[in-house]
Amino acid sequence: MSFREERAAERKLNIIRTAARLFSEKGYHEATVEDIAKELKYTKGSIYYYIQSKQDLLFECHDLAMNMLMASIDKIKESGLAPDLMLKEVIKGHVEIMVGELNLINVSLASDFLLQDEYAEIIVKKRDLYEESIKKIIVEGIKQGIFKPVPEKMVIFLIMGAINWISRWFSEKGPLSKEEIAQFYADYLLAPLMLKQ
Amino acid sequence: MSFREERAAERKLNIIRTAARLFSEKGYHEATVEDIAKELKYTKGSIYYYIQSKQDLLFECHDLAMNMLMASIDKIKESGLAPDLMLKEVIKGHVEIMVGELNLINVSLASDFLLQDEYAEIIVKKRDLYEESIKKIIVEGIKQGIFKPVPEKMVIFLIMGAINWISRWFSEKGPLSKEEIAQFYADYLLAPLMLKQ
DNA sequence: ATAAAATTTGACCCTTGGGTATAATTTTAA
DNA sequence: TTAAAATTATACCCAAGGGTCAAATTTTAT
Repeated sequence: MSFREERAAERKLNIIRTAARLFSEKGYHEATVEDIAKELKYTKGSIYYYIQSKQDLLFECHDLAMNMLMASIDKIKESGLAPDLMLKEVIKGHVEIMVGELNLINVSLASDFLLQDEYAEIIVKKRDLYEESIKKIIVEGIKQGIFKPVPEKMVIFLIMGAINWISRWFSEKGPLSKEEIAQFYADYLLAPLMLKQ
Repeated sequence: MSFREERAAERKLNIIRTAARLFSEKGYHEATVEDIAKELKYTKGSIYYYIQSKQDLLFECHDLAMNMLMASIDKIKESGLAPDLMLKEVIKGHVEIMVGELNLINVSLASDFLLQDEYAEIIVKKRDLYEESIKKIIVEGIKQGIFKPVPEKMVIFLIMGAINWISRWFSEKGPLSKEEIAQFYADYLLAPLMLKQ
C-alpha cells in the first residue's frame, strides 16, 4: 500500500469510528452524513471522497465489530484450555470487547436489519462462524462430561442475549468496571451448565 | 364511551397492531404511514383521521407492550409465592408475553431510542416500575436466605437481556414452543441465584 | 327524506437528506 | 516552477415520506 493509500485508509477508519459513535448515539437514520462530516471538519462533499455511501459506512462498522469478536475467539480456540475454562474466556472476551468498543458493538447490535442484503450476507456469515465456534466448545464440554447435556443453540442464544444486552445499560461513568462485569457474567452464565462443581 | 368512540378505539387498536407488525418486520423508518394504511385498506389521508402522527403510533406500541408486562407482574406479585417461585413465574410470564406478542415487544425493544422525550419519559417510568418489582423479589429472596447475595441490578440486567434477546431469534415455525423456552430460561437463569437446591 | 355529523379521498405542500457534478484549491512530483 | 494528481468546497438534484386540506362521499339521527 502506497503512502497515499495508507493515509486514505487511516482517514477512512477515522470516519468509520466517528460514524459508529454517531450511529450509536443517535441511531442510523438520525445521524446524517453531514453530521459525520462536520464532526471531522469535512464537508458532505469531501467526505464522499473517502466513502462510497452511508450504507457502506454502516457495513464497515458491522465488519469491524465482527472482526474483533472473531479475532478474540480464534485466539481462545488455540489456547488448549478445557471447555469450561474456554467458554469462560469467550464470555469474558465478548464482554470486554463489547464494553471497550461500545459504539461499534452497539451499532452492530442495534442495526443489523438495516444492512442491505449483499452486505448482510457477509456479516451473517461471520456471526454464524462465531456462534459455531461457541457451539463446538459446548458440544465438546458435554462430550467430556463437564457440561450437562443441554440444547446448545438455546444456551448460546441465552448467553449471547445476556451479554449483548450490556450495551444497553453500560456507562463508562457507572460504578462497574468491565473486568467486574466480565467476571460476574462468566460465572453466572457458566454455572447452570456445569455438571458438578 | 359512546358506540362511535368505541368503534374508533377498536379501529385504532387495529392500526396499532398493524403498525407494530410492520415496524417489527421492516423497522420504524422503513415502514411508511402509507404502508400501514394500505395494509388496512385506508389511504394515507384517512388513516390520519384515527392517528395523530407516526410517532403517536410508535408510542402506542410501546405503551401496549409495557402494559402487558406490567399486568403480568402485578398479578404474580399478588400470588403470595416464595421469592424463587415468584421470580420463576416472572421469567416465564415475560418469555410468554414476548413470544406471544412478538411484534409489539420487538418494536418496544428495537426502537426505544426513537421515542420523543415526552413519550419516552412515560415509557421509561413504566419500565423502571417493572424492574423495581423484580428487584424487590430478588432482595426479598436474599433476605429470606433463599438467594445468594448478588448485585441485584446486574442480575436483573442479565436476566432481562437473556430473555429480551429471544425476540431476535424466535420464529413461530421453529421447533420450540413458548412453554419450552419459558421453562428452560426460567430454570437456567434462576439456578445460579439459589443458595442450595 | 334530509340535514348534520362522520369518514374518506386524493391532490398537494414542504422539509430532509443521500448523493453528484463541477470548479477551486492544495499537494506532489519532475 | 509548473503541470498533473489529489483533495476539498459549493451548489445543486431529486426522491421519499410525513403531514395537511378542502371537497366528496357515506352514515346516522330525527
